[in-house]
Amino acid sequence: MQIPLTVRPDIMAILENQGYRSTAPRRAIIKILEGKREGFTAEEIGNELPGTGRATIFRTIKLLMKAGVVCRLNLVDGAPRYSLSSIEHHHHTVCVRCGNVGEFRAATVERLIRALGDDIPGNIVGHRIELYITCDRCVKDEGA
Amino acid sequence: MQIPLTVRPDIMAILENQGYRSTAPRRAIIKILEGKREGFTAEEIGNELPGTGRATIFRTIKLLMKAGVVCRLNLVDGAPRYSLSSIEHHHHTVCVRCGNVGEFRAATVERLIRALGDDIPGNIVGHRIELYITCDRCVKDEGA
DNA sequence: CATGTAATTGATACTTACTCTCATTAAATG
DNA sequence: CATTTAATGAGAGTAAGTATCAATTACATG
Repeated sequence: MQIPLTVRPDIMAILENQGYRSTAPRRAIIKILEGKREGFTAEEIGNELPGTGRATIFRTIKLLMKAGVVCRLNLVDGAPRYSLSSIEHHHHTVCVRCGNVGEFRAATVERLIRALGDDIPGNIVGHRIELYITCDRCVKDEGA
Repeated sequence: MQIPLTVRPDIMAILENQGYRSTAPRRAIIKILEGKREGFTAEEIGNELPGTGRATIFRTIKLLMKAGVVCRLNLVDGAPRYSLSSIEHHHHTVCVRCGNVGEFRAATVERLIRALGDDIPGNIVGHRIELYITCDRCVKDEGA
């Protein structure tokens, strides 16, 4: 059920196929994201690319979300965190201690959501599931 | 499965039992929340209470969240919305058009989450599920 | 490969959703 | 009703983003 985070091959190519240009800032941002297997914040990216404007960071993240290769998730307090997604539809685990993000997918979840539709007044158009965990590493490190 | 939104009796009493004082701003905020069965924003509350400081609105909402009577949820874009919760553990439906919030609870969801624990590397400490819908009213109004 | 043009960028100002500080005010308690 | 401690409001500050706009750059085209 837990998915090994294999990064998809050429993210810039995905954007180009959608008519977007291959620019230096975009390539730089994508390169950094590919190294971050456990989620990231916009600020983090900005810090690693001091020459790049804040707006461009946000614009690019937004673009990548539209392209389906990055998704946004919320920490318990609502703080945003982004994550490169290797697969189409999935959900996230977020460590409440270190913030690391993992992906998982479970067919049962999707079936359940669909079944829920019968009891909900309206049409289900999407869903979001976040599993808050203390990850193995944090458990080991601090003993919780 | 869908829960009629019966508001719990005396919210101020819950806070007092936890050692917090019954103040005019708190009573005013709670009174307004009790009228809002479909979610609200901090700004909305502020607008209805021009005499009350912004900080107090946020502090009170936070307090009510700690007390378990209000919960925060996120719209698709991450924008925050709050909702008075009538029952202990539940999840939310949010209309992507009008933002109205509903509650639901499903034992199957909880069982599923627990089962997922076996496949996740770490300890599950919480979860959040948001069902994005177009609510009946919006479907009728705009035909979607 | 020069070039026109449309997309993209960076700077900057603005917005939203908060949090922090701190002096003033008001609850509760004896 | 005096004390004391919590709570408030004002205001400044922060984090996460969006809007504007002139300058730059990508890229199709000749």
